[in-house]
Amino acid sequence: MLVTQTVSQDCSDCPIRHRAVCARCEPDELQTLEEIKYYRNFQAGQTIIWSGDRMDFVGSVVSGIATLTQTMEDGRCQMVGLLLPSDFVGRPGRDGAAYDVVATTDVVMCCFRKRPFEDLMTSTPHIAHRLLEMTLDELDAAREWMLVLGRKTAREKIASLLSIIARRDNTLNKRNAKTRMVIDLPLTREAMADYLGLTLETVSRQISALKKDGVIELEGKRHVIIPDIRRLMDEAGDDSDGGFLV
Amino acid sequence: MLVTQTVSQDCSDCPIRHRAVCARCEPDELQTLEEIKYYRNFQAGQTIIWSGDRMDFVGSVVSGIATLTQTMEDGRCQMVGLLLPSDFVGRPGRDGAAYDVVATTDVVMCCFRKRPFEDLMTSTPHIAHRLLEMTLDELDAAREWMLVLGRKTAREKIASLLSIIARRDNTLNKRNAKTRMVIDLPLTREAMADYLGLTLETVSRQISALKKDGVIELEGKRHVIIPDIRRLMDEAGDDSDGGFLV
DNA sequence: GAGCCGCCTTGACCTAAATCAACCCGGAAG
DNA sequence: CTTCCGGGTTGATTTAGGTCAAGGCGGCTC
Repeated sequence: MLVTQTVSQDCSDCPIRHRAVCARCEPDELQTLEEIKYYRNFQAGQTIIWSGDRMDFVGSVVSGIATLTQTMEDGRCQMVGLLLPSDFVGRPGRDGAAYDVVATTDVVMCCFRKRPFEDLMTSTPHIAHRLLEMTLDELDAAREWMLVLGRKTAREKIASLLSIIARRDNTLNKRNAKTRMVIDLPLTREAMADYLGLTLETVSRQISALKKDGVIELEGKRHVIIPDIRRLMDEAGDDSDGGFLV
Repeated sequence: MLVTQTVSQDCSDCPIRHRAVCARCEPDELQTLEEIKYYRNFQAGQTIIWSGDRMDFVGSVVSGIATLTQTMEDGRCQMVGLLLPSDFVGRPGRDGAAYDVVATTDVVMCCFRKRPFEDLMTSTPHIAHRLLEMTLDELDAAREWMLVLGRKTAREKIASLLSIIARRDNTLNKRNAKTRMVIDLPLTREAMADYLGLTLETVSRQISALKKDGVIELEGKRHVIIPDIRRLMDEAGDDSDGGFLV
């Protein structure tokens, strides 16, 4: 694919303007950011950052999906982060990357060289504040994920993953489905397995099982219809106490 | 136990002064903190915060050890955080607690009412900055933990936990052992199981196995001698690439 | 259209860890 | 001193999920 995507250069009509690190910035602060930012495109499958490499930029996912993974010498692999549009990549104050970042779909990133960004962080508290907020959210997500990894059955794991994705792109697209929902899985079976600490065979089997039991419907491999989100969340084993569906 | 511990009221000689949220504070900022702080004692086994409860304070663990846990309706339980001295408890900007916080040993906490603390955070960037730094560290730890939960064998999990504890109280006490180390397990077998997503029987068996194989020695149930830290880290399956032992 | 390749599914079998159950040990209470 | 109890160990058995292996399906290239 040789198409170089053209992306808006103007922060004010950026699709992630109100969710990314820059969300809280005032017009003048945005102006400063605008001066040091640059866009980079990555193709599906391409590695954006190699674990251990020196990182000299940080940035936000503008469009597309990327994963954060950790791999052991013998090849065992665990996904530790799923990066959707507006998510932040990189750690100010650290030089080396701790994880591989891989583009799952084509990805556009809004990047800042690390040093100038760090300087900005100390001078404009709005950025630091938003980054703290986002990091706390990610920590919460990581902890929910730990419960999934440590204590849930394979079936519950799959149901949890589907709910998480459904919830995420519900908020992202500001839809507000009450029961029926449709999602496009952005992940291969293998990537789901790496997310959930399973093998791809088990993922496949459990998806089939959920389909057989009418919890989900499939159209092709990736297109999932959720007739009743409550039912799915029930299968996920989460405290469905009332349930904020946001 | 009816002894009310007397704790230093003076920040300047606080044992966690240089590691907690206040680490970066200037004397005048410390002064402000000093005015709103108060200490609370908790006994071993006592629940400090109940998940779902309204939280009106945040604070730092001064001494002792506490755990962050998540429990499913059917009783399955996953630890999602291990709080050592200097670790921060609570989430500024959120009202309800997301996890149970339980004192594993007797615990002393340095508390701040949430509202004044939040105000302070916006006015003194040093606190916000340090909190960001600490949150990023916790996120890294959570991600390392996710690899443990998702992809490691029971034996590797135990070895990982022991290395983590060894490393942690190495840095905490500024020791710098090269190979031989001694640690006191702050956790019961059950708590270790909840940490690692195992059953307590499996924990017990794997500890016995590591002992039989000479990777560790036991003195009583909780006192562990690690003759060779390298060997242990090897068993943990971590990239022992050179290995920063700090 | 034939063949190939990446992704996915399904089946047969195996194994690591869970479950169930008995018992041990050391300290506190009576 | 005896009893009790919480925490820990160890053994026998079961099972969820992993491993190995054989296809299936849809899109691409030649």
